[in-house]
Amino acid sequence: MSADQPTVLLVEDEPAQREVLSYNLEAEGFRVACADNGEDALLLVEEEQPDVIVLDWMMPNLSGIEVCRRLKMRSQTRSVPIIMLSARSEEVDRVRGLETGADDYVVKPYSIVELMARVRAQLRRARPAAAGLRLEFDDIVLDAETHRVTRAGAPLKLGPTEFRLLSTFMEKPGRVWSRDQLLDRVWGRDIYVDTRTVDVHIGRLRKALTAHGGADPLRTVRGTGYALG
Amino acid sequence: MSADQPTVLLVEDEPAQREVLSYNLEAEGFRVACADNGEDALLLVEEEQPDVIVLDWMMPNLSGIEVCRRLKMRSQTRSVPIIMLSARSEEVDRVRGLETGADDYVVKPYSIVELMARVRAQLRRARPAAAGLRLEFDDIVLDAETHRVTRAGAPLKLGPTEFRLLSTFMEKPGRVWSRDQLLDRVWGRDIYVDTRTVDVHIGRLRKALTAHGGADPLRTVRGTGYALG
DNA sequence: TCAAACTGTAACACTCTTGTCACAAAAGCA
DNA sequence: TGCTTTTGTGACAAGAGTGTTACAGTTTGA
Repeated sequence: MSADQPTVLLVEDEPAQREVLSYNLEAEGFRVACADNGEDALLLVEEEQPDVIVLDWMMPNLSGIEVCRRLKMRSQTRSVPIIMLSARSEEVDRVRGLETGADDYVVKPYSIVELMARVRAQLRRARPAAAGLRLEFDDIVLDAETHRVTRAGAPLKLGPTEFRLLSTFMEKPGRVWSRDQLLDRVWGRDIYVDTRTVDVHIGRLRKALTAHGGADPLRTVRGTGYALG
Repeated sequence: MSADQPTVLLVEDEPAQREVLSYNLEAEGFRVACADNGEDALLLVEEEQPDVIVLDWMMPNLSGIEVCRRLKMRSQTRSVPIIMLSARSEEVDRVRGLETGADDYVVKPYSIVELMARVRAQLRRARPAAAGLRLEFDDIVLDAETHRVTRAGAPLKLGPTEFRLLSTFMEKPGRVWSRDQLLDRVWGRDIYVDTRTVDVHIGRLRKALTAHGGADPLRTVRGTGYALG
């Protein structure tokens, strides 16, 4: 999360592999945090707030794919890119890896050079972090740090998806987002979700925003998508 | 480049592969342009202005990687995402593919589902760049980002087709568009609709533009088409 | 472990948009 | 002026897009 030196969280149960990767990542100029199991990985994500995660598939107890799934579920960690590492080369797994939300998938044996290139690629693509932001629109106030939203001073109760959806809208009030763009930003890449799901969550967000009165601030742009204001 | 139906340029020298991909891409709702060699690919990029390119690595004469390199060099085509397709699974190539500028890299044999997901992902990412212009003519203001149109400050209510029609006119005020040209730009390339439909929508656009007063800014060029101003 | 909360999908009703037709109006042309 | 061609427009049925609810499957948090 550091501004100048990106942090990589490396999750790999085999010590030898871990050594090699850690050494090389540091040589590339990254800060490296290591975990040798899924549970520690989940804890370290909170603690270190890494910019990218390199995650081994096969691990005792909590598997890499399970860790990935959990991370992509929580709104705080959803946007952290994950590179999945695996010895399985069958297509089924590759698809499953991506479906779970992994941003990239590397098959063992891989080359260090390639893996480094992919880490750099993910970092390049990662969004500028919107931490500690306080967004306002009309009488709606969203505090990214405390994860709280109020309207006319009254606190609103939003689910994780609704929160991310509203954040997106409030970052650029007035801008029209297509359903696909919203899926990309709010749900994450490579996730197979029906576009109609967006409609449903828009409906839920609307209900939450107008729960204590006030006009519906969301605008439907027929044939295109939605916008705030 | 069409407003609603994204165009995919498919470059693959093997007919069977091309068939399968083309079929699936069309089933996904994309327009598909095909090329079976690198030279044609470069020409078609100009002609079709695709939203994403699926590019086979191995081709006679001009290889995929060479095509990729050239496209990523020109400023006009640099932003078009490229998905590289290859049977080579060796690390060296994968790295080379990504470093040459390919935005994604899929190894054969791949699954159709996975490839489609990747195409969609690239499209989602690429879209936002296109938006964001603000067009003005007389007292009419059209904002592409917010999808709003005002005349003398008053908001106008336009349907999707009317909006696209007006955008087209406002991009080049004064220019006369034939009905066929308008059908091409507003409706899409290969959709069959009667040219008289244009007349009807022009009428609707006129009604919307003059709803709150003001002169009709659209000019009928008898025997030819229509123009703004 | 259990209850509450959240998510994605399907289904249905409803609104808005769209393409076409028919006919009226206007414009060219001799 | 008559006649033909082109354009304008109201009506309408079909279709697409959207709002909403219900529900099953999960996850979360106590």
